[in-house]
Amino acid sequence: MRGSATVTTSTQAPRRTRIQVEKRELILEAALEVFSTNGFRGSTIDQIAEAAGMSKPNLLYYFRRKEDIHETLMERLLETWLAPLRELDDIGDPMTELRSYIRRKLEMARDFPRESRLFANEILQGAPRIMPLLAGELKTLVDEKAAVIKGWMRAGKIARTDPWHLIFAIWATTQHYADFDVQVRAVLGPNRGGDGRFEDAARFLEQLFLDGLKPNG
Amino acid sequence: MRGSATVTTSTQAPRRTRIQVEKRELILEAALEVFSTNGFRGSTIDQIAEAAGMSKPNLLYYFRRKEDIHETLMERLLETWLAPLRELDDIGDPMTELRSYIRRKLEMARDFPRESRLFANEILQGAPRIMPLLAGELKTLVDEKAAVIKGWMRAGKIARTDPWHLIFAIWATTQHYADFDVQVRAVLGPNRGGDGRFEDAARFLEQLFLDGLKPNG
DNA sequence: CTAACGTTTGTCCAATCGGTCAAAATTTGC
DNA sequence: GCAAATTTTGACCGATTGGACAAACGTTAG
Repeated sequence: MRGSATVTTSTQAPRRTRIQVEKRELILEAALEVFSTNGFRGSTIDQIAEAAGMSKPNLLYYFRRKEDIHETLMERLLETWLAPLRELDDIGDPMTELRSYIRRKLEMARDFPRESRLFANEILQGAPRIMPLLAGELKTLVDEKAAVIKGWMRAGKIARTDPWHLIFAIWATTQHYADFDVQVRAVLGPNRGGDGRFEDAARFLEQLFLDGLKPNG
Repeated sequence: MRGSATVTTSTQAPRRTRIQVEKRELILEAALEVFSTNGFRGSTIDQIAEAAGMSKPNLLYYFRRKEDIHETLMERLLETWLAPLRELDDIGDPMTELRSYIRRKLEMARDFPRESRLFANEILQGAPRIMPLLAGELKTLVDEKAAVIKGWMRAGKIARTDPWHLIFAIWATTQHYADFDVQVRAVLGPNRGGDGRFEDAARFLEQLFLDGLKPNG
């Protein structure tokens, strides 16, 4: 599982020239921008091609179908997206572990909002392309971490609650600052909606989760 | 403000026949279904027409442009969507008020998931059609309720935090169960992902928010 | 230099899109 | 029952879409 990180799902990784590697990267970057703001069906190959600075037929030389771009994007995304949860570890203080998980997820919402929105778009539409991954790899990972959290509860290190819904709550509150960024900024206004909003959010979330999880609060 | 509920934004409400009222309702219901799962650009008039059981030209007799359907839908949506927050009142126990707000929002996620997803879709794409409403009416409402919550904090009724981010957290956690429903069910699996998942979520959220907000926890 | 290979482009296509229009069918007011 | 108004339909249109394709262009190894 750990050694086969960069392997595509079904086929062997084809040999690629220098130009292919560079151009494919360029396309994926452009596609991330376009897909994350318009959704899959709302995005056109022309838009992506223009954002990547090349013609449509040229783009189609590197990715034969529009769906291939999206698929490649989603594969990469999931890997980095779940990394923080993977790092949630049994060693170390539970409270500290949870706090740093929340912080890391919030940092990802701040630094990779497009990735978050791309993912949100996919889920919103019923996850037609990644459903197997959700019910498979993702569920396995979450169940595993839920067991870790349950251990902490049994040991009296944190309050007893539902670990699955706790993970959902962390996902929801942190990703909210990427997915609903427009709304957040509009509601906070020009003053409080500036760059400091993520620090405010971090402070708030820490208080919400940790005080709420204190054993025998 | 209160008496002019069914008035469209700019024009006078046109006189409508019985058939027009019925068919428009039918179309809006079908459009909610289609838009909420495919997004605006991802949905076609044909899809909506078929879901409404009529031909495309017939649908266009009732709504002249695709955008008109979406606009009408969004206007209605916002009204009902913000109702729970409007009801958040200064009279009554703060903890009880917040708890019932959370419960009500979660019930809306359960009973009106399509409305939630339609809204999420719009925000995700940068809220091109409702931006003025966010920065205007919505911001005003949230600021108003944030002031109420701040009063509770000053009175020592709840812990001191950022009221705006508190409201965001409530939105995020509750709407998560509508917008990310596929993921929630996939992760919870067949057993825990059944109908009981909303009761589990309600229990968890109550514990998370109320314990986290207890004065001098 | 040149042949083989990799890259780029212009042109084209069928399908689908949002929307129009006139004519046919139906409902309504009297 | 009948004329006027409303509703429904089929045929059609221009624009856009994802994608194919062959020819032109560039690069590189021998």
